[in-house]
Amino acid sequence: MLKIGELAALASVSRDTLRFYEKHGLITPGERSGAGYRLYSETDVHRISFIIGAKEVGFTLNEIHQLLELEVTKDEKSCYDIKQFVDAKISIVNQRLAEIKRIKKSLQTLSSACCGGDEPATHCTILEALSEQTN
Amino acid sequence: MLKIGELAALASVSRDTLRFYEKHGLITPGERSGAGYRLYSETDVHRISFIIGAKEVGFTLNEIHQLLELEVTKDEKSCYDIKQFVDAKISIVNQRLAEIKRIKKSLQTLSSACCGGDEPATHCTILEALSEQTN
DNA sequence: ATAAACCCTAGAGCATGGTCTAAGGTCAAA
DNA sequence: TTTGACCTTAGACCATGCTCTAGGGTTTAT
Repeated sequence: MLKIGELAALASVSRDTLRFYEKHGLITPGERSGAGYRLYSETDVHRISFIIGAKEVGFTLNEIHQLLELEVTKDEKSCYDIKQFVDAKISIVNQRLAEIKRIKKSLQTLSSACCGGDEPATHCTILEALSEQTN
Repeated sequence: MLKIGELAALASVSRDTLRFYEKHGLITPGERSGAGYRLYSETDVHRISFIIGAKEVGFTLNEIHQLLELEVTKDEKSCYDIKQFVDAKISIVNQRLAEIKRIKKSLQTLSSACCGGDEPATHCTILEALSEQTN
C-alpha cells in the first residue's frame, strides 16, 4: 500500500492532483490508515496509470470519467462500444485540427502581406487587415 | 453615437461581452449620456471590429491587448515589430498543431487496433493500451 | 525530544472568456 | 401613465484542471 506522496512520485503528478481526481470521482478512496492517510492499492495504481494514459492521448477528465465507467463495466460492453467512444473523440479532434489550421493560414496570410521593414507601421497591412469588418 | 445594444447587434456579440472587454481594458469607455449610458463613436466601432477580427484569427484577449497597444502607437513602431508579433503567434499555433496531430495519431492507433466487434470488451485492446504505464 | 517531512480538510485562487443575476434607473410607445 | 425594452453596477457563476493556503495532526530521523 502506497501513501499519497509515494503514488504521486510514481505517477509524476502532485499530491493535490490525486486528491483533485478523487474529489471528481476519477479514483475511488480505497483504504485509510489509522491516522486517516490515504492508502493506495495495486488496483488504484493501475487506475491512475489509466487516467494518465488517457490524458496523454487527449481525453478530458470528463471523458476519462466515462472511459473509466466503460472499463469497470467492460464485461457488459462490447469492443464496438469502446471503439465508438474513441472514434467520436477522433472526430472532435479533427474539428479542432481544422480550426487551428484555419487560424494558422489566416496568420500566415497576414504575415506574408506585411513588408516587415523598418518603416513606421502607420499603414501596416497587418493592422489594416485586422480592422476590416468580417461580418 | 451608438448605445451598447446597438453596437452589440452590429458586432454580433452580447452587451455583456462589450462590458467585459471594457473591464479588461480592451476598449476604452468613450462617452456617457446624461443617464450614464455608454455611447460608442466611430473609433470605438473600429476598435471592436479590430478585436473581433483578431479573435477570429486566433489571438487571445491578452494578445489582442498587446496588438491594440501596437496599433495605438503604430507611428512609433515599424512594420518589422508588427510582423514579429504575428510570427511569434504563428510559432505558438504550430506547436498546438503538432500537439493535436500527436493526439490524433494516438487515438487512431488505439482505434485501429480494436476489432470493434460485438464481443465483450473484457480484453479490449483500447482499454489495455490506456492502462499501460507510459512513464 | 524535537524538527523535518509527511499527511489531513475545506476552501480560495488562477487563467480563459465570458454569462447571468439582482436591484435598480431611463426611455419610448400606446 | 404605465408597460416593456433598454440601460447601469457589482458581483456570482460556468467549465477546465489544477495549485495553493491555512490550520491542524502524524511519522520519522537525529
